[in-house]
Amino acid sequence: MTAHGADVQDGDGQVEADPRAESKQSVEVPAARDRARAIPEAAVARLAVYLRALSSLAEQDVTTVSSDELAVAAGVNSAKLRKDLSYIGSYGTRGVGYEVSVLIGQIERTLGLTRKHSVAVVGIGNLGHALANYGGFPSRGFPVAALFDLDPDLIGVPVGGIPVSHIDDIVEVCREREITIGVIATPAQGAQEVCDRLVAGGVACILNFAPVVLQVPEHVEVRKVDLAVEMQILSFHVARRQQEATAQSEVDGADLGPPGTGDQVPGDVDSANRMVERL
Amino acid sequence: MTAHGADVQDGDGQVEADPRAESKQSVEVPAARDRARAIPEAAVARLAVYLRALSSLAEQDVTTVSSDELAVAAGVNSAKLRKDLSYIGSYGTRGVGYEVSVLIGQIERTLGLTRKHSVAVVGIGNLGHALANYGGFPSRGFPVAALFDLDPDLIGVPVGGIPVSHIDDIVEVCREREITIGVIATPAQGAQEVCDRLVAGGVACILNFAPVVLQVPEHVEVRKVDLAVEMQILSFHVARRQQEATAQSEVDGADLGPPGTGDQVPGDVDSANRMVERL
DNA sequence: CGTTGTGAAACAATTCACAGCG
DNA sequence: CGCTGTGAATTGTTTCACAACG
Repeated sequence: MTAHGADVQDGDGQVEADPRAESKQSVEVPAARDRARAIPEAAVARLAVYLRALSSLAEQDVTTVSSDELAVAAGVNSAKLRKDLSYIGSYGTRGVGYEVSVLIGQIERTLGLTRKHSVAVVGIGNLGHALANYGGFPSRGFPVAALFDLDPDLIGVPVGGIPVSHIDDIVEVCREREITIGVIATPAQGAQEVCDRLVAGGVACILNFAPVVLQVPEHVEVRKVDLAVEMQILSFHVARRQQEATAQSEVDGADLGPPGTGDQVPGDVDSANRMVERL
Repeated sequence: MTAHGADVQDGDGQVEADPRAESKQSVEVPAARDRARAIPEAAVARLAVYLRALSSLAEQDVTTVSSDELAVAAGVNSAKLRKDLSYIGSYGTRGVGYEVSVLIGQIERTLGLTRKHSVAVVGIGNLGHALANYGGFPSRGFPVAALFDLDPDLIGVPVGGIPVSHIDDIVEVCREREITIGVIATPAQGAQEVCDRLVAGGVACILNFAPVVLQVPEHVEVRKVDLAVEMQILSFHVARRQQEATAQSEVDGADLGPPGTGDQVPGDVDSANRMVERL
């Protein structure tokens, strides 16, 4: 009914519950499937954060951490951290803590980081340039293996060591180079078209910087990074605080009507939302 | 105890519940406060998405939408959309739908977009450049009013029309130009220091692209955009799918041990996490 | 009539609190 | 003893389903 299967993709939170997993039809393959399935979306996101904290500890030659220490480093509370870790197994020692290297290994395994994921970046504007430029995305693990744009002046020009291909060749190039993850850094208009081609090229995961809701078949995973949305959420919090502050003095009683919060600019949200056009 | 007040900031989801609002002490200021407070974080994020969809409709001279139509455009289901809209008031007409312009106005008001929010970008590397370069962030509403870096060669050079200042001047420049939102696009190492200065300069909201958990006083709102985390979440989903696929054929029974999912690269996650260093 | 607005139910995530164990 | 791992309680979010209403 709604967008046919645009799974997790969620304006901001992206910790959306995910419709698959219901399998109303039958109760098949319960065990093996659950290994990974059972991990809540929200926990997966945090595992990546823990991994970073752990890597940092490893660099400082720390060999053991307690849930409390790691929790502080990752900016969460220790109960949540322990619960999250419990989803991937029992690798701690009671009374002691976790061995850093073990935890790193287990999280990497869980996140599928033991496998290489070739990345394609589409849209070599400012952002695409930025993404392509630090030699090899997250260095190891996510090598940038293809770049695409439609600007004739860019085709063939190497950016970050990789020559830019034309977006008309997305399908074949993605197949050839076995691209797993597509990053869309194009203006909004082109994004859906690009997305379709990536999907046709066998790409199963898309990271979308364009301010549009992409329609994808359900086997494709989309995550969205949306600058405009982020800014607007921050704006909301500024507004709320001011409101609280003024509410504080009035004590109570206010209702609707000019909810005055220092209006100033009429606000051209259209153009705000056109951003990333040439990020 | 844990990071002193690093509010919403959450690895990925960022739809974290937020500790304030408890006010165990007394049941003060219930009405006025609730107007904004009552809106769930998750809904706020979506309001921004609806706003974009609505702006797009307005551009096409559509004057009225039903919750179903808007829901499709925004990539959510209509029940959620109606519930979200209900948090900001009752602006629909039963049997008809919503007037686009009214809804735009109300969402803008709720998100505090009727006020100008001056933005400072710190770290004029590839990403900072990209951010500064499309003349005036989300065009209206979020003007970029200051840029900072520590590279002597960059100081004074105008980027996107604004000369770069030195990060040592963050505090005074932010005060002068009344910066509301700080965007951190520096390498990880410098990020906390930069953050502290922004806060000292009166900045209440921070959008953080650096892969670190920032420590901030509780009145400061932090949101994080973390490329490495996004990639790793996608990686997880790839892995899960493959697992499911293989589990499908084995029917059942597998357990731990080499959870083979096509291992290939040992994976240098450290460097992966150092990314954005010079995004 | 068709669509909104919303209680109530279902589901998901977080936090609590403590048993269990090295 | 201290810290992990986890059921149970709590809190938050989504979905359902329908009464209200223009």
